[in-house]
Amino acid sequence: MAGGPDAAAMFAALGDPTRLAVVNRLALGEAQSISRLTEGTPLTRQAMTKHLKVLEGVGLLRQIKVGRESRFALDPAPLADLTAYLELVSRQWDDALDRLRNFVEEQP
Amino acid sequence: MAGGPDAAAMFAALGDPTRLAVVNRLALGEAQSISRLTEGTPLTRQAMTKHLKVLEGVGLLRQIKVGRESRFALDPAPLADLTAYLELVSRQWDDALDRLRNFVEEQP
DNA sequence: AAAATACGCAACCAAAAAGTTGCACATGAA
DNA sequence: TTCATGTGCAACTTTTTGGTTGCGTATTTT
Repeated sequence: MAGGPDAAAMFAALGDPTRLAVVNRLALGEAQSISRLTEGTPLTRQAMTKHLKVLEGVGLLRQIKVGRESRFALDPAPLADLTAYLELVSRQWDDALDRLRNFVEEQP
Repeated sequence: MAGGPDAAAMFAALGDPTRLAVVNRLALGEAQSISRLTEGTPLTRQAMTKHLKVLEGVGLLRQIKVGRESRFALDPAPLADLTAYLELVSRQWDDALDRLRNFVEEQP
């Protein structure tokens, strides 16, 4: 399918500035704890926890418990699915444009 | 910038099943009127109008008035921006994984 | 001209999302 | 053991969002 399990849900998960910032931070590679991810934001830890649950819920993050802390890391596979979907849509539209142009040029 | 003007807003715009379906329909190439886009959905015309405004607001759609009707068409450029952004994040993470693996292998 | 089609705008509603506070519990450090 | 750190869970408040209804206006069509 185009976009895997639920493309809309994944886009919605990325469609929040806080969550997109988290994805950017975790894209650097290191799994980070909730408290660490909360630092530097105006949010409470609980608010951040909710955002992380949303991202985990659509498969974009994975949770790993280490001692007393709970670390989250990015899962790049779903992102690849979204990329493929956007490429498909973009290509479909470009093709349609080409067909339209050819049709117009065929008019005498 | 990663994702152009406002990547989060664009993801949010795509993060609704109705709007994602509209994007899919318009990806086929033909600009369609509001009434036409409303057909086959359980929504009212006004609800569809709001969704179209959201998509237009982030630059994903363009509005063209033809006679008494108002047609919407897809603009593929922003989609290309999002694709590039997702590819960047995905690549960053893969690179981080590579670095981590190399580091681990260097341990005696 | 009259009727039907296609919209736009504004007010209003209800459900979901974002965020907070309060409290209990587990783990690490002193 | 005692104290500090890091979480999880639940109830509650506040915005935002998705959706509707009602009404007025511009085009077609007949």
